[in-house]
Amino acid sequence: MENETHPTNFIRAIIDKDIESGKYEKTVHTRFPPEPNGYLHIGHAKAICLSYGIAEDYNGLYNLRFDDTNPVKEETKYVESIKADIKWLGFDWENRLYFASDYFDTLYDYAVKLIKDGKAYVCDLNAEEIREYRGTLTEAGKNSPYRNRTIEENLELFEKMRNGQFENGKCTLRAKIDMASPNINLRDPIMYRILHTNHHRTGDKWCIYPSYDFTHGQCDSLENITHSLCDISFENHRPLYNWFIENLDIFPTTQIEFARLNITYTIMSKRKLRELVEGNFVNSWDDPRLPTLSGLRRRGYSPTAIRNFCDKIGLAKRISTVDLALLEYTLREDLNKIVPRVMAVLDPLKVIIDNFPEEQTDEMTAINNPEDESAGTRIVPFSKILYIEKNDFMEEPPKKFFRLSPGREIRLRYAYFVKCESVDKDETGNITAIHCTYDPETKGGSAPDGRKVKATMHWVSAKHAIDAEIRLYDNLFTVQDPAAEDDFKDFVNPNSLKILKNCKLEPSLKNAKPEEKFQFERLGYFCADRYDFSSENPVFNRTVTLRDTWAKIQKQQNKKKKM
RNA sequence: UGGGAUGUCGUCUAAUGGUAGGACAGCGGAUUCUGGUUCCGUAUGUGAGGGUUCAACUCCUUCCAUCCCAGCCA
Repeated sequence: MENETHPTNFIRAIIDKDIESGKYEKTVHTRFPPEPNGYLHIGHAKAICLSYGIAEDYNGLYNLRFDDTNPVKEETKYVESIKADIKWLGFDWENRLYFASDYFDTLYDYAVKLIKDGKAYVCDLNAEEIREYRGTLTEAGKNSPYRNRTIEENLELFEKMRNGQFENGKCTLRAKIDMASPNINLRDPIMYRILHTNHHRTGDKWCIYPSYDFTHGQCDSLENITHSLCDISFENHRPLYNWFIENLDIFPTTQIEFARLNITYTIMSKRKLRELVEGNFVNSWDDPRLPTLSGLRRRGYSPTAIRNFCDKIGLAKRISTVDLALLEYTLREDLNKIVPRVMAVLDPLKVIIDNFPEEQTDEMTAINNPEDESAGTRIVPFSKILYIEKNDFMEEPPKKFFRLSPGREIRLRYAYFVKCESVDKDETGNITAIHCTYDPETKGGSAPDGRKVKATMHWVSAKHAIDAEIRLYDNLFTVQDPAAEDDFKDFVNPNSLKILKNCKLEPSLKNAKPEEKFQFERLGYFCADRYDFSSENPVFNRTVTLRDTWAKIQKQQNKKKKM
């Protein structure tokens, strides 16, 4: 069942076999089960694209189900952000939105059934005692002294737990499995705990809540999920989920585990992301430096790029770390095709065209997207005083520097060939402006005499320019694997955000809208900030730079200098 | 040290007994009104040892390394 867009993988191979063997009567049915206690990140996107992509490809169905079994940590605002992020990614769960809390009554009945079957008991051990009785990795645990309570007693006590007759922590409901199991998850795991806490959906209806382990598998089962795809950390739990399925005699979901996504120079743990947000290392959950979906969205990533990336990284069980460069490649690959080009100067240097008439404005025709002819053209005004990028001029150019320098002629894109004649400096020797002459014969950017020029540079007409704030983002961390450090927060990149205030944009950008994406030619891809952009106060985020071979050459040259 | 899992170019992933392939990154070149894009070329890998076989990434075996599990978190 392979198709062109999604490469096959070991999970698809298992599903193919299950289909062939007729394991399930119905079609493939998957789910994505987030806990509403934080924002989704690109690692979740991998899981979503996998589960939902498979359902789509096999003409199956997929559910969205919130695993909301811990009211202490969960909030409705996270439910909303998660739904919005998944929709933005481009998936639609239609009417199949569920909550684990929808099943609290059923789960309670399941628990009662296990008690009645003598397979669960109320245990009065406190947290510390439970830990002691559990044993260690190498030693078996020992049975709780409450393990052999009668069914009637257990039923009565569980009822009392539910009725709020015990305070938090007084007792738990446990599955009676095997305290000597080498798999610690099978050593009489906790099914219910007492939490006198209001739940974001069920309010004060319950004061006991099922544990994740007593919830997840049964929810899958209740929703007739055929293939439940999850993180390898749940591999050790699978025998427990199967125990519940067998002893409850419910629909047998197949759980398959895969390795979660890691990317260099970032972190992918909700807990750590929360630390960054709450510790003000970043501004919010949707800070463009974060790998959260809302952060990437604000940064200017397209859903297509993220989905393509999820296809490209493949799928396996081994723990791995994908090179950030692959994400950026996938991003550029998409934006290159769809995004209009525009000229903007981030670090302006004034250029005076000495032989250009004072009051004259020429209208230059510029191509909007060389990759997409249907994007058409636009007019860009040219006049006597321009801005170019400061680093496009060097008074003493090193080898391989093709851009402007004294005496050298270059092309101003879509405009004229200009030649640098002189340089203005202030008392301290800083360059304040440069003087050029232009060749009127080269209007549009080509010379009738066929002479060539080594560089084409972007520019903006001073009197037509729009002022803008531009936010330059770089990796959030200075090390490839911040999670491996003692404290990842020590490695937050102090230069992960640089705010430029005095940027000059070509006037067509007047009409930009929040979230609109552009390529600033020769610089990178930029996105009008989703929240802070307005036409009075334009703010753009740099999504990613263009590949920059000149920067690479410079690096090599600097290295040589040092050696 | 019990149990579970995983080891293939620098990175991510294919090859399920029959030529170790792809992508990214790297390097070299061509084209280009973006040092962008595109195109072409190129180096690098099966954790280690032993065994079975005409043939082993694949099967057997002994090691080694890494990750997960001792929450009333998910």
